[in-house]
Amino acid sequence: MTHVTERFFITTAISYPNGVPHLGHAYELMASDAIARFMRLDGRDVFFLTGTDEHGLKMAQTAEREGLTPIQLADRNAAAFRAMGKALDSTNDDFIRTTEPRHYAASQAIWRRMEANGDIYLSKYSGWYSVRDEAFFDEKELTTGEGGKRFAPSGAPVEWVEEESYFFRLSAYQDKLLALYASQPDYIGPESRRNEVVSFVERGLEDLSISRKTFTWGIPVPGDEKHVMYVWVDALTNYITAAGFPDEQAPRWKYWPASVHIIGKDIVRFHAVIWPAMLMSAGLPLPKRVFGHGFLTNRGEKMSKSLGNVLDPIAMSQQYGLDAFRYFFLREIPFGADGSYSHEAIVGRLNADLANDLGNLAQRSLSMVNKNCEAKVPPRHALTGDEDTLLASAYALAAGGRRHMDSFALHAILNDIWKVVGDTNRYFAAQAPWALRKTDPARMETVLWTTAEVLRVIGLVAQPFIPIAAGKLLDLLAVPVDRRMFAHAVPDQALVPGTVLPAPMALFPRYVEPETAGEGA
RNA sequence: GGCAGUGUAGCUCAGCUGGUUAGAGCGUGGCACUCAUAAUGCCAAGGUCGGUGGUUCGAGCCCACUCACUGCUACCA
Repeated sequence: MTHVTERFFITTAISYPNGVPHLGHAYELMASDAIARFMRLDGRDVFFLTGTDEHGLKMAQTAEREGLTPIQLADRNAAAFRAMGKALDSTNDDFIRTTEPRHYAASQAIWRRMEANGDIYLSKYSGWYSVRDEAFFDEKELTTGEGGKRFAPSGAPVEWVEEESYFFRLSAYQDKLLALYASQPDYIGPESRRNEVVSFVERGLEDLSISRKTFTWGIPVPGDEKHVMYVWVDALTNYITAAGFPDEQAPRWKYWPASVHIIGKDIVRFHAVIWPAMLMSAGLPLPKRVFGHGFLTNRGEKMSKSLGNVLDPIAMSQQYGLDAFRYFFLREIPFGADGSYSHEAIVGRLNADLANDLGNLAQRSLSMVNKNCEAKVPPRHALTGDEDTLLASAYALAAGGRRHMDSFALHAILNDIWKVVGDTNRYFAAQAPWALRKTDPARMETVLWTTAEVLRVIGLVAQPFIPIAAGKLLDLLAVPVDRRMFAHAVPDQALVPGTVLPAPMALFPRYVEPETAGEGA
């Protein structure tokens, strides 16, 4: 209690809302939410941010196609992303939209600071552009047809275009970035991404085009309103906008620098190269870590509209239950790696881990308490080595979780927790309290107390991952809401015999296929 | 093409600085039990660790070559 509360600022990437949220967005949000919850339960002062990135050509084009103005489209889809957060019970403290006035102010302010530092200059951006692909291509990627005409890999014709653009002197930051990666080995995670970024930067950096004159749906460049900022400055700046920038007296500025940016593996480079360089240029502190998670596939197939395997995360969370939905993705997929999901796999996890192992463990033990111990926490008599071992492994979960969290190994935390769940089922079966009831009631009480106490600790440490069920479990154990931090996962806070307990109830229903459920009502 | 990584039981993965019968979970088969959500526990089958050749008293863990797959190789959020 003598130490200052540590702050923890976690962000997701901001989503591009030219469509509705899909499972990938939900995955990133759920994982980030679990980390945020973990840190809060571990006593940190957490600021958890998510939001939408609403500018750019694609938004403008999509809006036009739908007969809307860009801001109308943005309003509509940002609402859908917010709704997803709500449906997933995300605990983000703020939801930033890049079309908000505060973000215009922040983006223009960081632009001016980079400019004042001599890192922004006006020049010409040129290259082979394919209108059909909406993209520039490197000379090496092109094929040459008759008459010297060039074509993109897609077969679309390309033309040489030159465009006036502001540039950021990214090349000047190569050495500083390499020094950053060297001095902070965990700056980029997982390690495979770090290696890629390092080798990318080692190959040399070019200056970066950071404005556009070809569209207007963006934040005006200060002092030259013919230009709007291109995605880099606009999008990345959201993280400091939400912290109050440029007002360094703002209440939330204390949270900057961010503890971690949780992002998809496709945008690691932007966060690990461009963003820190921008911040260096602006004289601002750098985020501590950047972590790129993997992509999800449906049975190994990429999700795509044409394959018809794009699933609605809100519908899925309702189908399986929010906790089960979260649990599956966080447990099944090593965080940072790609992962595949299927209905069968989700149901398997739900039934095996949640309903059978944990849910049934709570049910079988607490119903015995209810029937044989007057629905009170039973007395705890002398403990044997079996109890000591089991309890010790439970009390070790919080510390072990912290260790895994250092590398955002969410799956490993869950693995450890369920190891204890399994041990507890084995303990329960080996002790057979239903037999002890007749032969040695005191011993039965000790077994039931021990099981309940282990469940208390499991409930505490499982809260970030299955918040609803963990809360229910702690309710069943009559754990006061102000004793549910990780700091309480210790022997000193153990269940007090005699405490009145509510009637047991199921934590997780088994998932039964609707087809086989009955007469199809 | 260059750089990096992966390849271990049907499936998903662990395997520390090389050292007794290569592990876990799920799935499968059998048994037990009845406290419990047809739940749980126990036992078993099943891999010689992508392939070849080396180093070593000894290699899944080192080296070489080889096959397959994946990622990165900048203006795509």
